[in-house]
Amino acid sequence: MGRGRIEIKRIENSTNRQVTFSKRKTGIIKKAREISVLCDAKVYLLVFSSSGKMAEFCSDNTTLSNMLEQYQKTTGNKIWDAKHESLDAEIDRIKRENDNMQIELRHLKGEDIGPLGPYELIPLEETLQRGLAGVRKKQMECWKRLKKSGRSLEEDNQRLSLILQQHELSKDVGMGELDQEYQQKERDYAIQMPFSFCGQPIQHNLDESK
Amino acid sequence: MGRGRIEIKRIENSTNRQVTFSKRKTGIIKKAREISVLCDAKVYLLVFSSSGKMAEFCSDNTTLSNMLEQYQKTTGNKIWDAKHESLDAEIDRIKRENDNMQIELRHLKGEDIGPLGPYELIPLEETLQRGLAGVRKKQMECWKRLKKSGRSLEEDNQRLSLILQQHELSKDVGMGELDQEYQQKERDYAIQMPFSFCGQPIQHNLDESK
DNA sequence: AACTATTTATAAGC
DNA sequence: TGCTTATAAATAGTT
Repeated sequence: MGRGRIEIKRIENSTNRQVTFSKRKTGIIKKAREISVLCDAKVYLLVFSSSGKMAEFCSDNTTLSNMLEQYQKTTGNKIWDAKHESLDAEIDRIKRENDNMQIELRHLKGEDIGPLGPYELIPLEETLQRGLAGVRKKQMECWKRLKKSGRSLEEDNQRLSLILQQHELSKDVGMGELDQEYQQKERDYAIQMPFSFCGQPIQHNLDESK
Repeated sequence: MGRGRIEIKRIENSTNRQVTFSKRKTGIIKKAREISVLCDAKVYLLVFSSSGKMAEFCSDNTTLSNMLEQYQKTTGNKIWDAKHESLDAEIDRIKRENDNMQIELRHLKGEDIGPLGPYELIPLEETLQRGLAGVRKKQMECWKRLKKSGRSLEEDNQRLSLILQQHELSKDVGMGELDQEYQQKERDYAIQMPFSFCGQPIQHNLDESK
């Protein structure tokens, strides 16, 4: 209906498509209203243009939820429950992911390692060594940066207390709880730990700066 | 459009209303298909006659759930019931939990620590130290248990290759990449690392057992 | 359900 | 987007 007949296929000209959408959207909504009034029907119409613009019509005598409820009763389809199931499935998936991370995290913190065997402990130790090496490298960078930049007395004090705190912590993680035999071995054998910060290097820095 | 113009108000004659519904239903569904094809739009149309007969149209390129999801995103309206919302909320919560763990995990592995400051690095280092101490304590227990229990030659071989592997790993995480200045300090100052395994203790065990 | 006179929707143009 | 107009399409009333 118009100056010429058109084929019902996608309008390639974007402007034209947009104009036609606008006109026909008005038209179909009018039709929706008419059938709902004339025939006392419940109508729900939802339209999204290709550019994402939304248009909606809903009969006066109903609501979307209402329509959907009637839809489910009529068809037996469960849009609702299907959605619920997929959400439940997603929750399960994320929770599993969560649990695995939780376990890995606890293992890295040395917790719950009771049931682990040697073959599991080795990669764990390696990971921890790498992590520690990375963190200490970063710490060193931090301190170097601090050293470079001019510092006020206040900043010095802050660093000092920070270092003290670290020193305390190091003590806390000391050998107290470890097996005597291995403390002995530690003394007996060369120690190949990648790094140890533990206060002194900082004192060294402070000495230099004073 | 027809033999005479009609007012848009409920058709009182039931038969007539039914007939008009049937005709217009066909018409509006045709319109819906046309706009969806011509304008590449997503359309969903749901109609119930006063007698309860259902008619539905949905664009080829979408589904009802799909449309409803887009509807919610667009309007912010919640068609879904309370249960649905709570599921959504739980997913959000778990995802956040997940993200936080992810971050912690990466930090412990020495990844993404670029933006961390000294005050964040210290507890991180402490955690890693504790973890490492725990893992090594456990390793020691494993070896002791092995030593106690009777072992076949095969088991010895397995342990041997395991130890070799560990030895290799320890080398890999060596000081190579760390700053020279701190390697120096490591030599200068007493090293307080809680523990170091690195192969030798096991050689000790093996010596005993032969 | 088919027919058709008529109304309506809308394509094209501005 | 809004208005105009020629024309295609939809459909009310009829059979």
